[in-house]
Amino acid sequence: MQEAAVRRQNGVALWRQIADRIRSAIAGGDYDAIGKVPPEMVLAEQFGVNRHTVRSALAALAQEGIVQAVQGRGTLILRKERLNFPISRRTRFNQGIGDQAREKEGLLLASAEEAATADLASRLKLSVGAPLIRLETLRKADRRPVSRATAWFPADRFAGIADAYRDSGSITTAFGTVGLPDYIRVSTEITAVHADNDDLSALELSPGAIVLVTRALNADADGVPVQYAVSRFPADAVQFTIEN
Amino acid sequence: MQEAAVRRQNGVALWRQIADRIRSAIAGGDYDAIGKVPPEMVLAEQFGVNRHTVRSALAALAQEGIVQAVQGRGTLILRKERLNFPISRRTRFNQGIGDQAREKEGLLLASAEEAATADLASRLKLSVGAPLIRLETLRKADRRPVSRATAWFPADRFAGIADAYRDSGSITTAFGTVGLPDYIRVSTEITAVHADNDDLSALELSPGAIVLVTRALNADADGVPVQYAVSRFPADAVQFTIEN
DNA sequence: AGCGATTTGTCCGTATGTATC
DNA sequence: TGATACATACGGACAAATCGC
Repeated sequence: MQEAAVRRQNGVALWRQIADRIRSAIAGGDYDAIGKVPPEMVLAEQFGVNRHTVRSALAALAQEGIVQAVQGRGTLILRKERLNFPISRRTRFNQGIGDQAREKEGLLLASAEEAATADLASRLKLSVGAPLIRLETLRKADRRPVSRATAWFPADRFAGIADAYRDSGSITTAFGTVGLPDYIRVSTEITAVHADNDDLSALELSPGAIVLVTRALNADADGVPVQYAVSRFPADAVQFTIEN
Repeated sequence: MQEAAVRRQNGVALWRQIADRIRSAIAGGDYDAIGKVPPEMVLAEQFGVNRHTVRSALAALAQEGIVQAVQGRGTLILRKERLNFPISRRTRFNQGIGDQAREKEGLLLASAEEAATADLASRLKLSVGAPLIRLETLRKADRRPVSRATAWFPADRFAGIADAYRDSGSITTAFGTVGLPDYIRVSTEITAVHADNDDLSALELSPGAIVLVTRALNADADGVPVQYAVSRFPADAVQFTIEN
């Protein structure tokens, strides 16, 4: 079967286009039956390129730890994950992952107090300049980074949430310790962009990778906004589902 | 202000990385105040590259019709859109766009009858091999392609839906003419991948572009599946919002 | 154990694209 | 505008490892 051809001389190296496609195919389960990638010659034929070009693509994937080439046997698939995040009124990060990962971590990278910009103020229904607490977090599942997020909270209502998050690694738990037993996801915006430099290092991606960006607003039971968060997920590793 | 540096020699040409970043900045409204891109020398400084490299990036964006360089004035922004698609139980494509575009089009690219694969059968709650109608559609807003979709319908229940769609350009209307007055969005999966060759031509994208992929299931009022659709949207031009 | 087929690893050389100065 | 350095992509040839018969 002839694969849809890659495009030449458009600023994206052939080996990178091919690496991206193979990575997607692995995540999509296309090679599950054999547990390895087709032989280099076959891939070269499918993509209409030289075998060396396929080798460059596979070398990049091996660098990412996704595959491992073994002389004489083939190129074995080591890692193949795509976490599913349900989005609903009850969206909770850690619960959402559920049993899809054994080990869940929430790291606090940084925290600060700052004044609400016009955009933040309107989303959180505060006045411009109102004090906010900003948390920079990195979440991991089974040691792999699955999202990095910037979250803002009204500072007067949730003093101490930074420490609470650092200790628990969970927004839900942190909310609980500062006096909010429950909250609800009001709205979620989803876009996708190329990974920027910070994404590349924080999420351990390679250049050209895609990140899914969500902008989420959480509120308490009375509908008063309690958190606005911008989260960035490696697109290869996650998908979102909305159940209506 | 020093921009986060672009990465060299990682399979994506500098000019393309910069083009992607500028395109995102335009879509994000960063240059709305002046209506044009900063001068080439300024951009070169920000990204830490030679001015020629910035020129290659801007030339690519001009080719896409996003900017236009005018000698003596600068590089003007021609087009800057990001359509918002609400996702809910009542998700309707044309209504969802609402007044975000004046002109809405739904084109039938192809239709066929085929047998349900295991995946399709399980999603539509049919038996494997059940007859399905497949529609390939392209939707445009203000002449710009905003999604291409493949949709499957149970063939026995919705015979004639291909013609109905071709005539109306609307799934909702087509359902109405074949006897289904109302339907409900049951679930939506969202992922993001690099555009493949078909995306590039159908959605008029340039290589390296990102497409948002949705897999949606619609059902009738009794919860019986009536449609399963895989849609692909140019990530630069759309975002999704989920209101809970 | 031997053999051939399959598959990855390494080397050569050449042409073109990318980026700087 | 050229000159230069490096990355990308191709083509071919052969070595080395694995597997099934």
